[in-house]
Amino acid sequence: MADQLDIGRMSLQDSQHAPNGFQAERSAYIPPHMRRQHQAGPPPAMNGPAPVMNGGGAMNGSAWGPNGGAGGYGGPPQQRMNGGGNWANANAQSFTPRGSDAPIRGGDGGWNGAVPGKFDPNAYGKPGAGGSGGGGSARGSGDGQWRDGKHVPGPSNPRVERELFGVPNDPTKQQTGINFEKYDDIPVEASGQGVPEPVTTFTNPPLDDHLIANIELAGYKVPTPVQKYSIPIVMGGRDLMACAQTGSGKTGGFLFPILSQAYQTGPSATPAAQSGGYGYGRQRKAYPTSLILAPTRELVSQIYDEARKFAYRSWVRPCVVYGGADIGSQLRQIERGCDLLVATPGRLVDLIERGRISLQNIKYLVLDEADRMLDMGFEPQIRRIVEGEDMPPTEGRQTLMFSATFPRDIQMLARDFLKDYIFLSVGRVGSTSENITQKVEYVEDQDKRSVLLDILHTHGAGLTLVFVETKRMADSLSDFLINQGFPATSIHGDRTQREREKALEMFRGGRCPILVATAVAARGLDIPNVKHVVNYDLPTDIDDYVHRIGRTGRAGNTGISTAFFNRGNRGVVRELIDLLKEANQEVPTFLESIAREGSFGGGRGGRGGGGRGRGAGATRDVRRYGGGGGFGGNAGGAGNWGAPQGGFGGGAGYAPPNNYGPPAGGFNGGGGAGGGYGGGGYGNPSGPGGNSWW
DNA sequence: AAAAAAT
Repeated sequence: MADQLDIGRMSLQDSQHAPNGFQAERSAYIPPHMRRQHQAGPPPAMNGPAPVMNGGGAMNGSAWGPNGGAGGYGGPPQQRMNGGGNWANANAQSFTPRGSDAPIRGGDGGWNGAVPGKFDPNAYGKPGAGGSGGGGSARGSGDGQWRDGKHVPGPSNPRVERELFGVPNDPTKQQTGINFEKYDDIPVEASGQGVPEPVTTFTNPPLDDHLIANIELAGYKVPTPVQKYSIPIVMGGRDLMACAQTGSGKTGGFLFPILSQAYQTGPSATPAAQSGGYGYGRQRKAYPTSLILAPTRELVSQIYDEARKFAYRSWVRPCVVYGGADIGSQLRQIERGCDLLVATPGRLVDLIERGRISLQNIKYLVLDEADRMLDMGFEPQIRRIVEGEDMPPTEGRQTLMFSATFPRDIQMLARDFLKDYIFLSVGRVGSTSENITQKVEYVEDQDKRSVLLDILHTHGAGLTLVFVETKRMADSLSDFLINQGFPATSIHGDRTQREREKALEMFRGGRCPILVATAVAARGLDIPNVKHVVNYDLPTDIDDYVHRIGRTGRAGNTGISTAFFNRGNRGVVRELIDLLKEANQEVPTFLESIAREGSFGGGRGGRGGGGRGRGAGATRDVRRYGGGGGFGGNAGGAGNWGAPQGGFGGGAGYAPPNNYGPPAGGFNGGGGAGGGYGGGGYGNPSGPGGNSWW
């Protein structure tokens, strides 16, 4: 089946590219400033077919003009489906690359029905969901409407419901085994001006009833600690900087308040309508009101799945775009209506360049795993998206940033993207908590395989995630395990998107309870019930270690982590020891001795000495601590974890204090220079090795 | 040094 899909997709692309590519390209690469001025005026080719629109040829006429001509798209939907041959097929097959989208893909009839509505500014992509028959089901989760200033949820659909929420007690769909008592132990600290009281339940007010209904369907009973805070913060119109990991429920933390507001206030008029030119079929551009950016395809995929649940039967239509998948199908998905967009930065920039997405209607911007995105070099794309296109300025939108760590570069982003924000620090699920039992074993490289086999034999039950450093190693190790009779699979960046998704699915579902992974899976993936994380190869960046072990012991569950350590890893020995101590874990004696023997000894502290703001409780509101001696003392005193806000040291150097807003009187506040920083803790303690990082 | 991400 997979192969067939691929073939179908290929032929679609080929057939499109010849006739269509040229036009599309030309309209696509108008410079942004030009586009903004006349976005209501699409290229001529798009206008032509407009009249056909109502005749049912809508979509084709408008968006795919050239193709329509070639393929005979003028006819009514039904005919088109038939006559359209490969079109219909291709649509059905490759609509989105993800298995869980079956209903959308399957609903070709609905696609036709849904399209014309897309171009009606009032309906805002909600073409009488119920009314247009197939349209309703095809739309998957978002088939309600906004009518006469009221939210009219669509009818319930058992099939979609089952797909989104699973059958009751299905362990692969339901969040099972969450230990809510431990969950509540996760400490949350909120700071900033006017922090609202946290909520304690999913109730109205402040949440919308329809959202609450979906939350119930999803089986969530009580808000997680992040959600308790984020819901009133976001609903109160405030910006948010939250240090939290995925397992803490932060996806709900931003989806709940955003969707709740959307259900209560409805869509905003599209700019196209305002500028008067919202003609039929001329508008191929989508104007999402919420944008969620995340670093990896798997992560956006995961967020999108959540969004579909909570947008079920609502007027809000979630969409997902990411690289490595057929862009044509994503374009069509967007054209059917796009209110909440989940995207990886690269693909989003691409779509913006093609003039298919405008950000000028954005009310909510969410940056998820912001530290990860910067690590992966996305800063230019992110800045372009947020500052270089048509996104409303900070005052005109609400911005929420989530990050597991809070190093300097993230602070810079926060400074530039957020306004008078509330800072939320959620106790890490990983390093400090004792949910995870961390073990470190001395294992030479050549012994790793057999030690791993031992582990797998003894800790048979439960999902085991094995991290390696290279893609090649991921392949060879999973081959080895399979040859040894273990149900293993692998995930890394050289595998196709399909293989990656399949591997994850097999792992999640327990059919392949051993997953060998590279860094691609290190952060953000929320896989419930991972029992054991094995660091077959230790990462050179201790942050990665923290993230990796954070794949287990999630949401209050307990987990085990085993790391294979040998002299090749002595670069992280110091930090590893500190981390273990911080988390009240046993520190093997060989670690201590290796730490002593190294010529850098503790000096390795480049990072250890306070390198970055990661680590255990290393997430503090810099606006508060950034000034003054408090911080400095901290940096010095706490030693390794000291300068959580790390790089801050440069302090004086960088912060235009005024941008920081009132709360702390600025980033540098009084203190940066005041020695808290520059002198004491930071800049230099890094000493010899400190170099590299910034 | 490796990985990820737009093509």
